[in-house]
Amino acid sequence: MTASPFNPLLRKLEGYTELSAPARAALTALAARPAYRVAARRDLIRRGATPAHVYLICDGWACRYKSLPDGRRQILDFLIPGDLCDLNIYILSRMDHSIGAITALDVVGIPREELQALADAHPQVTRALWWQALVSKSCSREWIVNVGARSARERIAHLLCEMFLRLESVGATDGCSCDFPLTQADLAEATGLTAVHVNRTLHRLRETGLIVLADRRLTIPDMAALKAAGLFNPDYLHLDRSEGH
Amino acid sequence: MTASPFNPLLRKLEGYTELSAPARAALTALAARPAYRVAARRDLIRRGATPAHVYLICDGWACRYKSLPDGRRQILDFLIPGDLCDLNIYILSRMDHSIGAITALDVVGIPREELQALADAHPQVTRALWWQALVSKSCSREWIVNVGARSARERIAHLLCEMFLRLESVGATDGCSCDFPLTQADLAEATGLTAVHVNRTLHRLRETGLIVLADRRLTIPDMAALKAAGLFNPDYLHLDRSEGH
DNA sequence: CGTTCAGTTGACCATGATCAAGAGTGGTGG
DNA sequence: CCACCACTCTTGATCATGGTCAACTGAACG
Repeated sequence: MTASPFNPLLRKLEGYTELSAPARAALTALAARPAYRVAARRDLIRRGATPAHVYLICDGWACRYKSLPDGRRQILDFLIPGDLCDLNIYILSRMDHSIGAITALDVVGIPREELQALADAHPQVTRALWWQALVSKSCSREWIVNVGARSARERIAHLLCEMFLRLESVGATDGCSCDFPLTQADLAEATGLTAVHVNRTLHRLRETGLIVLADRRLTIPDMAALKAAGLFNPDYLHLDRSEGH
Repeated sequence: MTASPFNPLLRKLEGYTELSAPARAALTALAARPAYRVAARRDLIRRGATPAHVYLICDGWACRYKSLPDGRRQILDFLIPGDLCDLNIYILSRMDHSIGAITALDVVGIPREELQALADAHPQVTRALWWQALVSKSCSREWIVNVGARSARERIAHLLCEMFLRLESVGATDGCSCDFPLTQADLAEATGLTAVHVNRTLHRLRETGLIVLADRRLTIPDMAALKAAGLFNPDYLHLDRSEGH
Protein backbone atom coordinates (compact mmCIF):
# COMPACT_ATOMS: atom_id res chain seq x y z
CA MET A 1 0.00 0.00 0.00
CA THR A 2 1.42 3.30 -1.05
CA ALA A 3 1.48 6.39 1.11
CA SER A 4 -1.37 8.23 -0.62
CA PRO A 5 -2.87 5.89 -3.17
CA PHE A 6 -5.70 8.17 -4.04
CA ASN A 7 -3.74 11.13 -5.23
CA PRO A 8 -3.79 10.21 -8.90
CA LEU A 9 -7.59 9.95 -9.00
CA LEU A 10 -8.04 13.21 -7.12
CA ARG A 11 -5.56 14.89 -9.33
CA LYS A 12 -7.25 13.63 -12.43
CA LEU A 13 -10.76 14.56 -11.34
CA GLU A 14 -9.61 17.99 -10.28
CA GLY A 15 -8.26 18.40 -13.76
CA TYR A 16 -11.82 18.02 -14.96
CA THR A 17 -13.84 19.91 -12.42
CA GLU A 18 -13.66 21.71 -9.13
CA LEU A 19 -14.20 19.64 -6.00
CA SER A 20 -15.32 21.06 -2.69
CA ALA A 21 -13.28 20.25 0.41
CA PRO A 22 -15.86 17.75 1.72
CA ALA A 23 -16.06 16.03 -1.65
CA ARG A 24 -12.31 15.77 -1.74
CA ALA A 25 -12.19 14.42 1.79
CA ALA A 26 -14.87 11.87 1.00
CA LEU A 27 -13.02 10.69 -2.09
CA THR A 28 -9.82 10.38 -0.12
CA ALA A 29 -11.53 8.43 2.65
CA LEU A 30 -13.13 6.14 0.12
CA ALA A 31 -9.81 4.81 -1.02
CA ALA A 32 -8.19 4.84 2.40
CA ARG A 33 -8.54 1.09 2.59
CA PRO A 34 -5.81 -1.45 2.12
CA ALA A 35 -4.68 -1.70 -1.45
CA TYR A 36 -3.92 -5.16 -2.67
CA ARG A 37 -1.32 -6.26 -5.08
CA VAL A 38 -1.80 -8.04 -8.38
CA ALA A 39 1.24 -9.70 -9.95
CA ALA A 40 2.42 -8.51 -13.35
CA ARG A 41 0.74 -10.23 -16.31
CA ARG A 42 -2.11 -11.61 -14.20
CA ASP A 43 -5.75 -10.93 -14.92
CA LEU A 44 -7.51 -8.55 -12.59
CA ILE A 45 -10.98 -9.22 -14.01
CA ARG A 46 -11.91 -11.90 -16.49
CA ARG A 47 -14.46 -11.80 -19.23
CA GLY A 48 -17.78 -13.17 -18.00
CA ALA A 49 -17.30 -12.02 -14.41
CA THR A 50 -19.76 -9.69 -12.68
CA PRO A 51 -17.53 -7.68 -10.36
CA ALA A 52 -19.17 -6.21 -7.28
CA HIS A 53 -16.40 -3.66 -6.84
CA VAL A 54 -15.11 -0.78 -8.81
CA TYR A 55 -11.35 -1.10 -8.90
CA LEU A 56 -9.10 1.89 -8.66
CA ILE A 57 -5.57 1.56 -9.97
CA CYS A 58 -3.26 3.12 -7.38
CA ASP A 59 0.01 2.06 -8.91
CA GLY A 60 1.14 0.24 -12.04
CA TRP A 61 -0.24 -0.25 -15.53
CA ALA A 62 -3.04 -2.53 -16.67
CA CYS A 63 -4.93 -3.04 -19.91
CA ARG A 64 -8.38 -3.90 -21.11
CA TYR A 65 -8.33 -6.56 -23.79
CA LYS A 66 -10.42 -8.95 -25.79
CA SER A 67 -9.34 -12.27 -27.21
CA LEU A 68 -10.57 -13.89 -30.39
CA PRO A 69 -11.22 -17.63 -30.44
CA ASP A 70 -7.99 -18.29 -32.35
CA GLY A 71 -5.84 -16.47 -29.83
CA ARG A 72 -5.50 -13.07 -31.45
CA ARG A 73 -5.68 -10.41 -28.76
CA GLN A 74 -6.64 -6.78 -29.03
CA ILE A 75 -5.79 -4.33 -26.30
CA LEU A 76 -8.60 -1.79 -25.94
CA ASP A 77 -7.14 0.64 -23.46
CA PHE A 78 -4.37 1.07 -20.97
CA LEU A 79 -5.17 1.82 -17.35
CA ILE A 80 -2.78 3.91 -15.32
CA PRO A 81 -2.82 5.19 -11.73
CA GLY A 82 -6.00 7.11 -11.04
CA ASP A 83 -8.07 5.09 -13.51
CA LEU A 84 -11.24 3.33 -12.43
CA CYS A 85 -11.85 -0.05 -13.95
CA ASP A 86 -15.55 -0.06 -14.65
CA LEU A 87 -18.07 2.46 -13.59
CA ASN A 88 -20.98 0.04 -13.53
CA ILE A 89 -22.37 1.57 -10.40
CA TYR A 90 -25.94 1.43 -11.63
CA ILE A 91 -25.97 -1.75 -13.59
CA LEU A 92 -24.34 -5.01 -12.77
CA SER A 93 -23.58 -6.50 -16.13
CA ARG A 94 -21.34 -9.28 -17.19
CA MET A 95 -17.86 -8.22 -18.32
CA ASP A 96 -17.53 -8.56 -22.07
CA HIS A 97 -13.76 -8.09 -21.92
CA SER A 98 -10.93 -8.73 -19.50
CA ILE A 99 -8.57 -6.51 -17.57
CA GLY A 100 -5.02 -7.68 -17.15
CA ALA A 101 -2.04 -6.34 -15.25
CA ILE A 102 0.91 -5.19 -17.32
CA THR A 103 3.15 -4.46 -14.34
CA ALA A 104 2.57 -5.41 -10.75
CA LEU A 105 -0.45 -3.44 -9.59
CA ASP A 106 -1.69 -1.82 -6.42
CA VAL A 107 -5.47 -1.63 -6.55
CA VAL A 108 -8.28 -0.88 -4.14
CA GLY A 109 -11.73 -2.33 -4.65
CA ILE A 110 -14.53 0.06 -3.85
CA PRO A 111 -17.95 -1.52 -3.25
CA ARG A 112 -20.43 -0.25 -5.79
CA GLU A 113 -22.90 0.88 -3.14
CA GLU A 114 -20.29 2.99 -1.46
CA LEU A 115 -19.32 4.81 -4.62
CA GLN A 116 -22.97 5.26 -5.42
CA ALA A 117 -23.65 6.73 -1.96
CA LEU A 118 -20.76 9.10 -2.40
CA ALA A 119 -22.03 10.21 -5.79
CA ASP A 120 -25.52 10.72 -4.35
CA ALA A 121 -24.14 12.88 -1.55
CA HIS A 122 -21.86 15.00 -3.73
CA PRO A 123 -23.17 16.18 -7.09
CA GLN A 124 -19.67 17.33 -7.93
CA VAL A 125 -18.50 13.76 -7.59
CA THR A 126 -21.29 12.55 -9.82
CA ARG A 127 -20.26 15.06 -12.41
CA ALA A 128 -16.62 14.16 -12.14
CA LEU A 129 -17.39 10.46 -12.52
CA TRP A 130 -19.60 11.14 -15.52
CA TRP A 131 -16.86 13.17 -17.02
CA GLN A 132 -14.45 10.33 -16.54
CA ALA A 133 -16.90 7.91 -18.17
CA LEU A 134 -17.40 10.22 -21.14
CA VAL A 135 -13.68 10.76 -21.54
CA SER A 136 -13.04 7.04 -21.55
CA LYS A 137 -15.70 6.66 -24.25
CA SER A 138 -14.05 9.38 -26.20
CA CYS A 139 -10.72 7.56 -25.92
CA SER A 140 -12.29 4.41 -27.29
CA ARG A 141 -13.48 6.33 -30.31
CA GLU A 142 -10.03 7.72 -30.89
CA TRP A 143 -8.60 4.21 -30.71
CA ILE A 144 -10.97 3.15 -33.46
CA VAL A 145 -9.51 5.92 -35.58
CA ASN A 146 -6.01 4.87 -34.61
CA VAL A 147 -6.28 1.26 -35.68
CA GLY A 148 -8.71 1.97 -38.50
CA ALA A 149 -7.25 4.95 -40.30
CA ARG A 150 -3.63 5.56 -39.36
CA SER A 151 -0.35 4.11 -40.64
CA ALA A 152 1.92 2.08 -38.38
CA ARG A 153 4.13 5.05 -37.65
CA GLU A 154 1.16 7.29 -36.93
CA ARG A 155 -0.46 4.70 -34.68
CA ILE A 156 2.56 4.31 -32.49
CA ALA A 157 3.34 8.00 -32.34
CA HIS A 158 -0.29 8.67 -31.44
CA LEU A 159 -0.36 6.06 -28.71
CA LEU A 160 2.85 7.41 -27.19
CA CYS A 161 1.42 10.95 -27.18
CA GLU A 162 -1.79 9.79 -25.53
CA MET A 163 -0.08 7.83 -22.80
CA PHE A 164 2.37 10.60 -22.07
CA LEU A 165 -0.34 13.23 -21.70
CA ARG A 166 -2.46 10.94 -19.56
CA LEU A 167 0.50 10.19 -17.33
CA GLU A 168 1.23 13.88 -17.12
CA SER A 169 -2.34 14.60 -16.02
CA VAL A 170 -1.85 12.40 -12.96
CA GLY A 171 1.63 13.66 -12.24
CA ALA A 172 3.45 10.54 -13.38
CA THR A 173 5.90 12.23 -15.71
CA ASP A 174 9.23 13.81 -15.11
CA GLY A 175 9.94 16.62 -17.55
CA CYS A 176 9.68 15.04 -20.96
CA SER A 177 10.26 11.51 -19.66
CA CYS A 178 8.13 8.85 -18.04
CA ASP A 179 8.23 5.22 -17.03
CA PHE A 180 6.95 3.11 -19.86
CA PRO A 181 6.50 -0.55 -19.03
CA LEU A 182 4.91 -1.72 -22.29
CA THR A 183 6.71 -4.37 -24.29
CA GLN A 184 6.76 -4.22 -28.05
CA ALA A 185 4.27 -7.10 -28.01
CA ASP A 186 1.92 -4.95 -25.90
CA LEU A 187 2.26 -2.08 -28.34
CA ALA A 188 1.53 -4.50 -31.16
CA GLU A 189 -1.67 -5.74 -29.57
CA ALA A 190 -2.79 -2.19 -28.89
CA THR A 191 -2.13 -0.90 -32.39
CA GLY A 192 -3.21 -3.90 -34.43
CA LEU A 193 0.31 -4.47 -35.74
CA THR A 194 2.77 -7.31 -35.26
CA ALA A 195 5.56 -7.11 -32.73
CA VAL A 196 8.13 -7.31 -35.51
CA HIS A 197 6.65 -4.36 -37.30
CA VAL A 198 6.39 -2.40 -34.07
CA ASN A 199 10.06 -3.05 -33.57
CA ARG A 200 10.98 -1.66 -36.97
CA THR A 201 8.67 1.30 -36.58
CA LEU A 202 10.08 2.18 -33.17
CA HIS A 203 13.52 1.89 -34.72
CA ARG A 204 12.59 4.52 -37.30
CA LEU A 205 11.02 6.79 -34.70
CA ARG A 206 14.22 6.58 -32.68
CA GLU A 207 16.34 7.14 -35.75
CA THR A 208 14.55 10.37 -36.56
CA GLY A 209 14.98 11.52 -32.98
CA LEU A 210 11.28 11.61 -32.19
CA ILE A 211 11.57 9.36 -29.17
CA VAL A 212 14.09 7.87 -26.82
CA LEU A 213 12.82 4.53 -25.58
CA ALA A 214 14.94 2.08 -23.68
CA ASP A 215 14.91 0.21 -20.39
CA ARG A 216 11.19 0.81 -19.85
CA ARG A 217 11.66 4.53 -19.99
CA LEU A 218 10.29 6.89 -22.61
CA THR A 219 11.58 10.35 -23.43
CA ILE A 220 9.92 12.68 -25.91
CA PRO A 221 12.42 15.41 -26.73
CA ASP A 222 10.04 17.30 -29.00
CA MET A 223 6.39 16.71 -28.19
CA ALA A 224 5.15 18.93 -31.00
CA ALA A 225 7.06 16.84 -33.52
CA LEU A 226 5.73 13.57 -32.14
CA LYS A 227 2.20 14.94 -32.16
CA ALA A 228 2.63 15.89 -35.79
CA ALA A 229 3.94 12.42 -36.61
CA GLY A 230 0.90 10.86 -34.96
CA LEU A 231 -1.67 13.36 -36.28
CA PHE A 232 -2.39 13.84 -32.62
CA ASN A 233 -5.09 16.24 -31.52
CA PRO A 234 -5.53 16.23 -27.74
CA ASP A 235 -9.16 17.43 -27.81
CA TYR A 236 -10.50 13.94 -27.28
CA LEU A 237 -8.78 13.62 -23.92
CA HIS A 238 -10.83 16.58 -22.66
CA LEU A 239 -8.02 17.57 -20.35
CA ASP A 240 -9.00 21.21 -20.45
CA ARG A 241 -11.16 21.98 -17.44
CA SER A 242 -12.54 25.15 -19.00
CA GLU A 243 -14.51 22.99 -21.38
CA GLY A 244 -16.86 21.93 -18.61
CA HIS A 245 -19.71 24.16 -17.51
CA MET B 1 -43.16 13.18 -38.58
CA THR B 2 -43.95 9.52 -38.34
CA ALA B 3 -47.00 8.08 -36.62
CA SER B 4 -45.20 6.81 -33.51
CA PRO B 5 -41.63 8.03 -33.68
CA PHE B 6 -40.76 6.83 -30.24
CA ASN B 7 -41.49 3.17 -30.66
CA PRO B 8 -37.95 2.14 -31.55
CA LEU B 9 -36.48 3.68 -28.40
CA LEU B 10 -39.16 2.18 -26.17
CA ARG B 11 -38.73 -1.16 -27.83
CA LYS B 12 -35.00 -1.03 -27.38
CA LEU B 13 -35.09 0.08 -23.74
CA GLU B 14 -37.67 -2.57 -22.92
CA GLY B 15 -35.29 -5.09 -24.36
CA TYR B 16 -32.88 -4.04 -21.63
CA THR B 17 -35.10 -3.56 -18.63
CA GLU B 18 -38.69 -3.46 -17.47
CA LEU B 19 -40.44 -0.11 -17.60
CA SER B 20 -43.46 0.79 -15.50
CA ALA B 21 -46.53 2.17 -17.24
CA PRO B 22 -45.86 5.74 -16.06
CA ALA B 23 -42.24 5.54 -17.16
CA ARG B 24 -43.34 4.31 -20.55
CA ALA B 25 -45.92 7.06 -20.83
CA ALA B 26 -43.38 9.69 -19.86
CA LEU B 27 -40.90 8.45 -22.42
CA THR B 28 -43.58 8.45 -25.09
CA ALA B 29 -44.67 11.97 -24.18
CA LEU B 30 -41.08 13.15 -24.24
CA ALA B 31 -40.75 12.42 -27.91
CA ALA B 32 -44.25 13.48 -28.85
CA ARG B 33 -42.91 16.65 -30.34
CA PRO B 34 -42.49 17.43 -34.00
CA ALA B 35 -39.68 15.49 -35.58
CA TYR B 36 -37.61 17.37 -38.08
CA ARG B 37 -36.00 16.12 -41.18
CA VAL B 38 -32.32 16.10 -42.06
CA ALA B 39 -31.37 15.52 -45.68
CA ALA B 40 -29.26 12.50 -46.56
CA ARG B 41 -25.49 13.05 -46.31
CA ARG B 42 -25.84 16.22 -44.25
CA ASP B 43 -24.23 16.70 -40.86
CA LEU B 44 -26.55 16.58 -37.87
CA ILE B 45 -23.90 17.70 -35.39
CA ARG B 46 -20.44 18.97 -36.22
CA ARG B 47 -17.24 18.50 -34.32
CA GLY B 48 -16.68 21.41 -31.94
CA ALA B 49 -20.38 22.06 -31.33
CA THR B 50 -21.92 21.97 -27.85
CA PRO B 51 -25.42 20.67 -28.50
CA ALA B 52 -28.09 21.61 -25.97
CA HIS B 53 -30.34 18.79 -27.08
CA VAL B 54 -30.15 15.06 -27.07
CA TYR B 55 -31.22 13.88 -30.49
CA LEU B 56 -33.30 10.79 -30.95
CA ILE B 57 -33.22 9.11 -34.34
CA CYS B 58 -36.82 8.28 -35.24
CA ASP B 59 -36.20 7.17 -38.80
CA GLY B 60 -33.21 6.67 -41.06
CA TRP B 61 -29.54 5.89 -40.53
CA ALA B 62 -26.75 8.17 -39.36
CA CYS B 63 -23.13 7.71 -38.40
CA ARG B 64 -20.58 9.09 -35.99
CA TYR B 65 -17.31 9.87 -37.67
CA LYS B 66 -13.98 11.58 -37.28
CA SER B 67 -11.87 13.12 -40.00
CA LEU B 68 -8.11 13.33 -40.14
CA PRO B 69 -6.46 16.50 -41.40
CA ASP B 70 -5.65 14.92 -44.75
CA GLY B 71 -9.23 13.90 -45.42
CA ARG B 72 -9.21 10.28 -44.26
CA ARG B 73 -12.46 9.56 -42.47
CA GLN B 74 -13.24 6.90 -39.91
CA ILE B 75 -16.81 5.97 -39.12
CA LEU B 76 -17.12 5.16 -35.41
CA ASP B 77 -20.66 3.89 -35.17
CA PHE B 78 -23.91 3.74 -37.03
CA LEU B 79 -27.06 5.19 -35.50
CA ILE B 80 -30.40 3.63 -36.31
CA PRO B 81 -33.96 4.36 -35.19
CA GLY B 82 -34.19 4.35 -31.41
CA ASP B 83 -30.63 5.52 -30.92
CA LEU B 84 -29.84 8.63 -28.90
CA CYS B 85 -27.07 10.81 -30.20
CA ASP B 86 -25.21 11.83 -27.12
CA LEU B 87 -26.21 11.27 -23.59
CA ASN B 88 -24.38 14.28 -22.23
CA ILE B 89 -27.18 15.12 -19.86
CA TYR B 90 -24.85 15.93 -17.01
CA ILE B 91 -21.96 17.51 -18.76
CA LEU B 92 -22.02 19.89 -21.64
CA SER B 93 -18.82 19.17 -23.46
CA ARG B 94 -17.64 20.03 -26.90
CA MET B 95 -18.20 17.36 -29.52
CA ASP B 96 -14.94 15.68 -30.47
CA HIS B 97 -16.52 14.01 -33.48
CA SER B 98 -19.33 14.65 -35.92
CA ILE B 99 -22.63 12.94 -36.63
CA GLY B 100 -23.77 12.77 -40.21
CA ALA B 101 -26.91 11.52 -41.88
CA ILE B 102 -26.54 8.50 -44.16
CA THR B 103 -30.14 8.54 -45.36
CA ALA B 104 -32.72 11.27 -44.86
CA LEU B 105 -33.42 11.38 -41.13
CA ASP B 106 -36.35 12.08 -38.88
CA VAL B 107 -35.03 13.26 -35.53
CA VAL B 108 -36.46 14.85 -32.42
CA GLY B 109 -34.33 17.06 -30.20
CA ILE B 110 -34.95 16.57 -26.50
CA PRO B 111 -33.71 19.37 -24.24
CA ARG B 112 -31.16 18.05 -21.81
CA GLU B 113 -33.02 19.37 -18.78
CA GLU B 114 -36.14 17.55 -19.81
CA LEU B 115 -34.42 14.21 -20.16
CA GLN B 116 -32.64 14.81 -16.89
CA ALA B 117 -35.94 15.57 -15.14
CA LEU B 118 -37.42 12.40 -16.54
CA ALA B 119 -34.48 10.37 -15.35
CA ASP B 120 -34.73 11.93 -11.90
CA ALA B 121 -38.41 11.07 -11.68
CA HIS B 122 -38.09 7.50 -12.90
CA PRO B 123 -35.18 5.42 -11.64
CA GLN B 124 -36.06 2.81 -14.23
CA VAL B 125 -35.43 5.37 -16.93
CA THR B 126 -32.11 6.28 -15.39
CA ARG B 127 -31.14 2.65 -15.40
CA ALA B 128 -32.27 2.16 -18.96
CA LEU B 129 -30.31 5.20 -20.12
CA TRP B 130 -27.22 4.03 -18.27
CA TRP B 131 -27.61 0.67 -19.86
CA GLN B 132 -27.77 2.27 -23.25
CA ALA B 133 -24.63 4.29 -22.52
CA LEU B 134 -22.74 1.22 -21.35
CA VAL B 135 -23.85 -0.78 -24.37
CA SER B 136 -22.68 1.92 -26.71
CA LYS B 137 -19.31 1.91 -24.95
CA SER B 138 -19.17 -1.81 -25.32
CA CYS B 139 -19.88 -1.45 -29.04
CA SER B 140 -16.99 0.97 -29.39
CA ARG B 141 -14.68 -1.58 -27.84
CA GLU B 142 -15.86 -4.25 -30.22
CA TRP B 143 -15.20 -1.90 -33.13
CA ILE B 144 -11.62 -1.53 -31.95
CA VAL B 145 -11.30 -5.29 -32.16
CA ASN B 146 -12.94 -5.28 -35.55
CA VAL B 147 -10.59 -2.84 -37.21
CA GLY B 148 -7.58 -3.86 -35.14
CA ALA B 149 -7.63 -7.64 -35.20
CA ARG B 150 -9.89 -9.01 -37.90
CA SER B 151 -9.34 -9.70 -41.60
CA ALA B 152 -11.33 -7.84 -44.25
CA ARG B 153 -13.82 -10.67 -44.63
CA GLU B 154 -14.27 -10.99 -40.90
CA ARG B 155 -14.69 -7.25 -40.44
CA ILE B 156 -17.47 -6.97 -42.96
CA ALA B 157 -19.24 -10.12 -41.82
CA HIS B 158 -19.02 -8.87 -38.26
CA LEU B 159 -20.41 -5.46 -39.10
CA LEU B 160 -23.31 -6.97 -41.01
CA CYS B 161 -24.14 -9.23 -38.07
CA GLU B 162 -24.05 -6.34 -35.64
CA MET B 163 -26.27 -4.10 -37.70
CA PHE B 164 -28.76 -6.84 -38.40
CA LEU B 165 -29.14 -7.74 -34.74
CA ARG B 166 -29.42 -4.12 -33.73
CA LEU B 167 -32.09 -3.54 -36.34
CA GLU B 168 -33.88 -6.63 -35.17
CA SER B 169 -33.89 -5.34 -31.60
CA VAL B 170 -35.89 -2.31 -32.70
CA GLY B 171 -38.16 -4.24 -35.00
CA ALA B 172 -36.63 -2.98 -38.23
CA THR B 173 -36.05 -6.37 -39.84
CA ASP B 174 -38.31 -8.56 -41.88
CA GLY B 175 -37.46 -12.23 -41.44
CA CYS B 176 -33.83 -12.54 -42.44
CA SER B 177 -33.86 -9.31 -44.48
CA CYS B 178 -33.55 -5.64 -43.71
CA ASP B 179 -33.11 -2.31 -45.42
CA PHE B 180 -29.45 -1.54 -45.69
CA PRO B 181 -28.65 1.93 -46.98
CA LEU B 182 -24.87 1.88 -46.59
CA THR B 183 -22.74 2.34 -49.67
CA GLN B 184 -19.56 0.39 -50.14
CA ALA B 185 -17.69 3.59 -49.37
CA ASP B 186 -19.52 3.79 -46.03
CA LEU B 187 -18.59 0.21 -45.25
CA ALA B 188 -15.00 1.03 -46.16
CA GLU B 189 -14.84 3.98 -43.79
CA ALA B 190 -16.37 1.90 -41.02
CA THR B 191 -14.05 -1.06 -41.41
CA GLY B 192 -10.80 0.73 -42.19
CA LEU B 193 -10.61 -0.76 -45.68
CA THR B 194 -10.79 0.82 -49.12
CA ALA B 195 -14.01 0.86 -51.10
CA VAL B 196 -12.39 -1.29 -53.78
CA HIS B 197 -11.45 -3.96 -51.32
CA VAL B 198 -14.89 -3.84 -49.71
CA ASN B 199 -16.33 -4.44 -53.15
CA ARG B 200 -14.20 -7.52 -53.72
CA THR B 201 -14.87 -8.84 -50.23
CA LEU B 202 -18.61 -8.41 -50.57
CA HIS B 203 -18.34 -10.19 -53.88
CA ARG B 204 -16.79 -13.19 -52.17
CA LEU B 205 -19.35 -13.13 -49.36
CA ARG B 206 -22.10 -13.17 -51.98
CA GLU B 207 -20.37 -15.90 -53.94
CA THR B 208 -20.26 -18.18 -50.92
CA GLY B 209 -23.93 -17.53 -50.27
CA LEU B 210 -23.39 -15.85 -46.92
CA ILE B 211 -25.26 -12.70 -47.88
CA VAL B 212 -27.60 -11.32 -50.48
CA LEU B 213 -27.00 -7.60 -50.81
CA ALA B 214 -28.45 -5.52 -53.61
CA ASP B 215 -30.59 -2.44 -54.06
CA ARG B 216 -30.02 -1.26 -50.47
CA ARG B 217 -31.45 -4.47 -49.10
CA LEU B 218 -29.60 -7.11 -47.10
CA THR B 219 -30.61 -10.72 -46.66
CA ILE B 220 -28.76 -13.14 -44.41
CA PRO B 221 -29.89 -16.64 -45.35
CA ASP B 222 -27.84 -18.36 -42.66
CA MET B 223 -27.08 -16.14 -39.70
CA ALA B 224 -25.05 -18.80 -37.91
CA ALA B 225 -22.76 -19.09 -40.92
CA LEU B 226 -22.29 -15.32 -41.17
CA LYS B 227 -21.56 -15.11 -37.45
CA ALA B 228 -18.93 -17.79 -37.84
CA ALA B 229 -17.39 -15.91 -40.77
CA GLY B 230 -17.20 -12.75 -38.67
CA LEU B 231 -16.11 -14.42 -35.42
CA PHE B 232 -19.21 -12.76 -34.08
CA ASN B 233 -20.14 -13.14 -30.44
CA PRO B 234 -23.25 -11.13 -29.57
CA ASP B 235 -22.43 -10.77 -25.86
CA TYR B 236 -21.13 -7.25 -26.32
CA LEU B 237 -24.52 -6.01 -27.52
CA HIS B 238 -26.01 -7.00 -24.16
CA LEU B 239 -29.33 -7.70 -25.82
CA ASP B 240 -30.25 -10.25 -23.22
CA ARG B 241 -32.44 -8.62 -20.61
CA SER B 242 -31.77 -11.34 -18.04
CA GLU B 243 -28.26 -10.03 -17.69
CA GLY B 244 -29.48 -6.98 -15.81
CA HIS B 245 -30.29 -7.21 -12.14
C1' DC C 1 24.33 -22.41 -16.27
C1' DG C 2 20.16 -23.43 -18.67
C1' DT C 3 15.77 -21.34 -19.67
C1' DT C 4 12.76 -17.86 -20.80
C1' DC C 5 11.55 -13.54 -22.55
C1' DA C 6 12.27 -9.04 -24.94
C1' DG C 7 14.38 -7.14 -28.58
C1' DT C 8 16.56 -7.22 -33.18
C1' DT C 9 17.36 -8.24 -37.98
C1' DG C 10 16.89 -10.57 -42.55
C1' DA C 11 14.35 -12.82 -46.31
C1' DC C 12 10.23 -13.51 -48.29
C1' DC C 13 5.19 -13.25 -48.73
C1' DA C 14 0.20 -11.70 -48.79
C1' DT C 15 -3.33 -8.84 -47.68
C1' DG C 16 -5.16 -5.07 -48.96
C1' DA C 17 -4.00 -0.24 -51.24
C1' DT C 18 -3.58 2.43 -55.35
C1' DC C 19 -4.48 3.72 -59.95
C1' DA C 20 -7.35 3.47 -63.74
C1' DA C 21 -11.21 2.68 -66.66
C1' DG C 22 -15.84 1.52 -67.75
C1' DA C 23 -20.95 0.31 -66.85
C1' DG C 24 -25.23 1.39 -64.92
C1' DT C 25 -28.34 4.48 -62.50
C1' DG C 26 -30.75 8.53 -61.03
C1' DG C 27 -31.23 13.35 -60.84
C1' DT C 28 -31.23 17.93 -62.92
C1' DG C 29 -31.58 21.56 -65.93
C1' DG C 30 -31.60 23.37 -70.61
C1' DC D 1 -37.34 14.96 -73.39
C1' DC D 2 -32.83 14.40 -73.58
C1' DA D 3 -28.03 15.50 -72.43
C1' DC D 4 -25.14 15.73 -68.90
C1' DC D 5 -23.35 14.99 -64.48
C1' DA D 6 -22.54 12.70 -60.30
C1' DC D 7 -22.45 8.71 -57.84
C1' DT D 8 -22.09 3.83 -57.04
C1' DC D 9 -20.47 -0.41 -58.34
C1' DT D 10 -17.30 -3.29 -60.77
C1' DT D 11 -13.00 -5.19 -62.54
C1' DG D 12 -8.06 -5.36 -63.88
C1' DA D 13 -3.13 -4.40 -63.18
C1' DT D 14 0.31 -3.20 -60.20
C1' DC D 15 2.31 -1.79 -55.82
C1' DA D 16 3.48 -1.32 -50.83
C1' DT D 17 2.57 -1.72 -46.19
C1' DG D 18 2.89 -4.65 -42.98
C1' DG D 19 2.77 -9.95 -41.91
C1' DT D 20 5.22 -14.38 -41.45
C1' DC D 21 8.98 -17.26 -40.51
C1' DA D 22 13.31 -17.82 -38.66
C1' DA D 23 17.56 -17.10 -36.37
C1' DC D 24 20.34 -14.72 -33.05
C1' DT D 25 21.55 -11.52 -28.99
C1' DG D 26 21.50 -10.15 -24.37
C1' DA D 27 19.47 -9.71 -19.91
C1' DA D 28 17.03 -11.68 -16.00
C1' DC D 29 16.27 -15.30 -13.10
C1' DG D 30 16.04 -19.62 -10.79
